[in-house]
Amino acid sequence: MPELPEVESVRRQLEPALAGRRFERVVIHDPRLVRPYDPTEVAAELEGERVAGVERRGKYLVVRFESGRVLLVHLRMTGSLLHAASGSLQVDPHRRAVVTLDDGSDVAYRDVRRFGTWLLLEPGEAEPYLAQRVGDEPLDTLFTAARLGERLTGRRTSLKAALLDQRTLAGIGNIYADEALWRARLNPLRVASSLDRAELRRLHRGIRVALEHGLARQGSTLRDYRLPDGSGGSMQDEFRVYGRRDEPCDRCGTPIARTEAAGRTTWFCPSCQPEEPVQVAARGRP
DNA sequence: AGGTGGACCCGAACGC
DNA sequence: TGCGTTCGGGTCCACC
Repeated sequence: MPELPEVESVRRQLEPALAGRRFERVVIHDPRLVRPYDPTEVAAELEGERVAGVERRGKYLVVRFESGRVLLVHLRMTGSLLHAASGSLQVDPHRRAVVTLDDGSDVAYRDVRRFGTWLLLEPGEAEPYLAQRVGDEPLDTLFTAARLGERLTGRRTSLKAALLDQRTLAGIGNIYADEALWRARLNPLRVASSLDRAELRRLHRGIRVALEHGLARQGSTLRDYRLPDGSGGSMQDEFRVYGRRDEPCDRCGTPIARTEAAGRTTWFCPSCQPEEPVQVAARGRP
C-alpha cells in the first residue's frame, strides 16, 4: 500500500521525468478517478499545462504547474504511475488514465481497486485543501519528539488510531504504523495521550527509522505497488511485524501476535510491546 | 468535538 | 473443480 516511503519513492522517479514537460494529451478512461467532475473536461483542462515540479505532502503527490494550478494525485491502495516511451505500454485492463508528454513519453495511471483520485485545483486552492487533511511531515526536521507529544496531547484514542490519522502526522498507513510501534516498543492500544517523555522519544525515533528504512528500500511491494520504471520496492522483505503472525520477534523471539486496532489488522510483539508499560524494577537494595 | 464504523472497490485466498 | 464468502486498506461521511 502506498504510504509515505512509497509515495516519496514514486515522486523521486517522477520528478525528473515530468519537470519542465508539457501535458500534450490526456485521456481519462475511468470517470471515478476525477469524480464528481467530468473526465473529458478535466482531461481538456490538463492539456497544455507545463509541470513546474512534483512534490509530496503526506500520501499526496503534488504536481505543480507553471500556471499555478496543481494536480493532486492520491494512489490510495492500488494506484501506480508508470513512465515509459510513448507506444511502449502493454495492454492493461486496469489502466485508468494516460498522459502523453511533449518529449514523446507517456505516464500511465493504473489502479486495480479504483480508489485513487486525481484532483485538479486552481492556484491557491491546494494549500488549504492539504492543510485541512494532513499534519506535520514526520521526516521534516521540524518534527520533534516534543512536537509529536503536542499532537498526541488530549487524544484519548489508541496510539494506532492516532498514527493512522493523517492530521496527527502525515503519511503513515497500516504497515508503517505497526513497524514504528514495534521499533518504539509501544503497544498499539495504548492511550495516545498517555506516553511519558521517554516513550515519546522512542515513538518519534521509531516513526522516523521505520519510514527511512522503507524509503531506503523504495517502499514495499506486496502486490500492486510499483515505481514509475516498473520495478518494485524491497521493504516487504524486512518487515519486523507486519503480516508476520506467529513468526518469532526479531528482538526477543516471542511469536508475533495479530489483533485489531482502530478497525485495522494490527501486528505486534506481545512481549516487547506489552499492554501496560513494564514496571521498572526499583534500583538498589530494599 | 472527537471518535467510530460503514461505504467505496476488486482480486486473492479461503471454505465447503 | 467450482462456487460463494471473506478480507483488506485510505479516506470520507454519517452517526454517536
